Amino acid sequence: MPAEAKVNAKVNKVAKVEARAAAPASAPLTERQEARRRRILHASAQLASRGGFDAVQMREVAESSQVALGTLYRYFPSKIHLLVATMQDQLEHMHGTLRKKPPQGETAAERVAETLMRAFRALQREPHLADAMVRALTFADRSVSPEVDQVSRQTTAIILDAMGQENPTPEQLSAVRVIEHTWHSALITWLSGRASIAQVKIDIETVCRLIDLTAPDARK
Amino acid sequence: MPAEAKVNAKVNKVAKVEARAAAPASAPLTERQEARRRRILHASAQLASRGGFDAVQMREVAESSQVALGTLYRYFPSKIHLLVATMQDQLEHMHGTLRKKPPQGETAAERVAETLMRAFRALQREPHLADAMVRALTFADRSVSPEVDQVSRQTTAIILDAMGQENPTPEQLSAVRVIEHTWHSALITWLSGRASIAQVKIDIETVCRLIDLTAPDARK
DNA sequence: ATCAAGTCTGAAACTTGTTCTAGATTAGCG
DNA sequence: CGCTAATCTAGAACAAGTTTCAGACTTGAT
Repeated sequence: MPAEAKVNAKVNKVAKVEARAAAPASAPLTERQEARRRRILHASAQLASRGGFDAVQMREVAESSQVALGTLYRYFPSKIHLLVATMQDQLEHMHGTLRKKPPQGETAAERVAETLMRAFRALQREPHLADAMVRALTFADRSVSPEVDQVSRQTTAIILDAMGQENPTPEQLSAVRVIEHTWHSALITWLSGRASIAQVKIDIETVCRLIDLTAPDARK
Repeated sequence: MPAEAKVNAKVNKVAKVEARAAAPASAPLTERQEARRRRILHASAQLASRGGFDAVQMREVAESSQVALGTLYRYFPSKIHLLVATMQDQLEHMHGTLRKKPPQGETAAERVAETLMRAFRALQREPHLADAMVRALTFADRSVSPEVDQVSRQTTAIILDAMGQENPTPEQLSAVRVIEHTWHSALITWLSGRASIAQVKIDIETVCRLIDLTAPDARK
């Protein structure tokens, strides 16, 4: 029964992934391994930049990064894992870049909106890459949860940074989660051509109002 | 070049789909065709209910609905199209059901949250089906835009119904869009096991506050 | 330096979405 | 009714993600 076979395969995959994710320091990669990993992520981002999700073909990634297909799958157990890892990589860059020039807005809401719009403009420069990463992120199933969660934490960190809020209240954390939801979904609608850039901007600004609404000193 | 071949294929597909979507009345299906379409959607929902996105295999759908594979593809040009159509179908049901018992909340925000939570509970009864539909929806690319847009309009209608707002302001429409974003994205996080039911509830309630914030008579 | 364990490679095989083809069936029309 | 175009069917073929395997190469420990 093929369906059953696939299910078993997935179970195995999950186990493997969790083993690695649970103890990232337990498998200290050698230099050459680190280099391989880098080459793979680079090839992935390159192919994605060219043609989006569909253009990232595992065989091509393997070839571009000078690695056997089996090895590619050892490093990243699925195409989705690979693209989510690519996103993690890009997000780190982004966070570093954003840190350098903190947003200037008066209110926390303004600063968050400004930061997200800056990130959005960065994504617009590589729309195909954005497509690949965001599609992978929202298509990911449970087997990729740890990695997707990591991306989510990183995004949260960026937003909290912009808020300049050291100890957010639970209410504020809810607002931040909602902002992230809006951010991802708005990106999707933009990428699939159902919303304009202007509309994304409005949506971001709209949702950011929630921040002021939940500010500890501005309780209604 | 295989990539190019695929691109061309997609272009063709888009053209075909638009032709049908642009003039739904231009192709009045015969009775048997209508029956076939129904059988296909039914099989799709059935398989999805059983095992989610992965369990909806085109060959199986074709077999279950007593239709040749080529015919299935004539009716629904891709698996994503099929699942989005399945979602349209389910949404209509849902809208009908929700209409029967209007929400009881005092404020518009409460009523919308109540309605969405009711829909959420319905989805919880068939989590695999929800998985298949929502994943398809967010994974859909430009070639499915018309259909996805239709789903979006239907969702908007449900929310506006709950608000009891005949003539929403542009500001309110923004709020509704943000609510939809949050709705979809929160569902995804729940389906992939990264958020609990309680968390989804909080997020929905949080985002619904935007409605009161943008109510025409409650401008701050 | 040597051995065992783990890793990498190249290639083939398998799965499932998608396309294609040749022939049978059906629908609509004169 | 009889024709023609459209539709449907069965089945092969193809594309890309994923798995598997045998053999070559590295690594780390003794």
